Amino acid sequence: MKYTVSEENYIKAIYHLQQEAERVNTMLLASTLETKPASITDMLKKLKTKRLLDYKPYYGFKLSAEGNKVALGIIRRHRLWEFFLAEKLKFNWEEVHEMAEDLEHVSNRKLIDKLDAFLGYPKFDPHGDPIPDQDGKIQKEEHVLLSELKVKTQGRVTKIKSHSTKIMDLIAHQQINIGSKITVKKVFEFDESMEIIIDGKTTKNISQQLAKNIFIGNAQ
Amino acid sequence: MKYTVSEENYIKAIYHLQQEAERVNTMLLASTLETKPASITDMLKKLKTKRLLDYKPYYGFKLSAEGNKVALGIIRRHRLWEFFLAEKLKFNWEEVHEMAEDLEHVSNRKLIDKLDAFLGYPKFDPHGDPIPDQDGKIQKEEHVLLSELKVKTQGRVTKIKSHSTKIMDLIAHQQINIGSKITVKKVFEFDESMEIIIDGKTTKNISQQLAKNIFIGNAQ
DNA sequence: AATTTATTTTAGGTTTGTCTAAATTTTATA
DNA sequence: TATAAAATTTAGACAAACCTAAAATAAATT
Repeated sequence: MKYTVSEENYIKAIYHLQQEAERVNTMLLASTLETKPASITDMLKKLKTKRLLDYKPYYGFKLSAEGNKVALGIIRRHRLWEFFLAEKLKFNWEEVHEMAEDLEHVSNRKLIDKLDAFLGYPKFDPHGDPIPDQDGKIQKEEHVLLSELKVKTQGRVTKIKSHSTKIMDLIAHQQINIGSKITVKKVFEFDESMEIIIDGKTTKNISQQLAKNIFIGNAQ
Repeated sequence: MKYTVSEENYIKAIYHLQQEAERVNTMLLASTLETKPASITDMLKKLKTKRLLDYKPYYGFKLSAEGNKVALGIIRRHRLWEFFLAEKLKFNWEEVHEMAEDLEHVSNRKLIDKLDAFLGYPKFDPHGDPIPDQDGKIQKEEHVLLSELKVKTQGRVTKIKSHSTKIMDLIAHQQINIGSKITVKKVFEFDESMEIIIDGKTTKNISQQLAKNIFIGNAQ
């Protein structure tokens, strides 16, 4: 089945919102898609008739099993293109998302599978998010300590070990947040301190003690 | 300026038809785009207001300088993606056109220029058609004799040396036409006859005398 | 529980790109 | 050159995806 760009954008947005909040409503979806609630209702009806959505007027909605499968297909395409743009065309990982927003709608199955092979079947995109495989399966993210990351690897901050004020004070000052993208630029042998790039912008030096308290999701 | 997929398809079709016939009319465009003449008229008016087309009702139309520039941009994207698909993803050159029809509408300038660099600034696509550069300049096609092509190279028949009935009789029988894509599969040392693939479908054996009368455009 | 507020849906309108059918203009032919 | 045929345009309609404004429903508050 082929879907329009608009349908795909709705399906993708619903999928992502469902990952965060179990209840996704019309208002939230409207603000996410920068559209009006009435337009959402129109599309919900359309997606329902296409059996991508379980939807009862006024009651609520969520993706059907089929809708979920379609969403994972779109996300697969998006993240593979992001990987291609960063890895092969040498774009910074902050730039790739917007371009992938267009490329993800090119949905030739054979093209995407060959692209996947060409890229070496990557499991995570440049933001550290997992890439679904041909069957929509997603590899669970492993969490490793920042102190164990090698030079030039990158990942996303997923957790801070302790929430003591002393640590929170330091990581706030260093501008490290949950979700921050960290690239390890250099590790100094002397004290195992490391130079890191935060969100592709700021370069910071942090101690090994601190690095041992920051969990990082796995990204290539 | 950004154009819709539909606008781009019209511009591209008009450009290609203008290469063949100086006079492009509504009927021809309608049959090319598999649409109705009335739809063509609608779009002609739209393209005229956008200054991409010189158009006088009932009189005729042709691309403006700006329209030409836009067309070359679309063709550049199309052929770069075709090259990528064939060269990097290992698709056969007969398969790439259809996929590139979608990819060509992703028109981020920086993306296309980086793709160009990644591919090594190719001058011809897998069909032997020239790829316009950033400024819309197209490299002139060189014409070589089929007899000089090496095994595994391919190109498009651009010209037949003599138009004598004897030759025309033979090439018609062999299903070789202007525009046919020829791939050299094997050259036999004994008589320098060659086995060729025509349009990716038919395999034929032709004599050196014949090969010396067929001009081929340059393709990588 | 009644009322106010917020959310959601409906009703009806707009634009883009298509269509059919009819009218107009150009071209070909008798 | 008058008429027939072909090409082109206009008029009006339709689906997709959006909109505004009003109505319906659900949730929150007094």
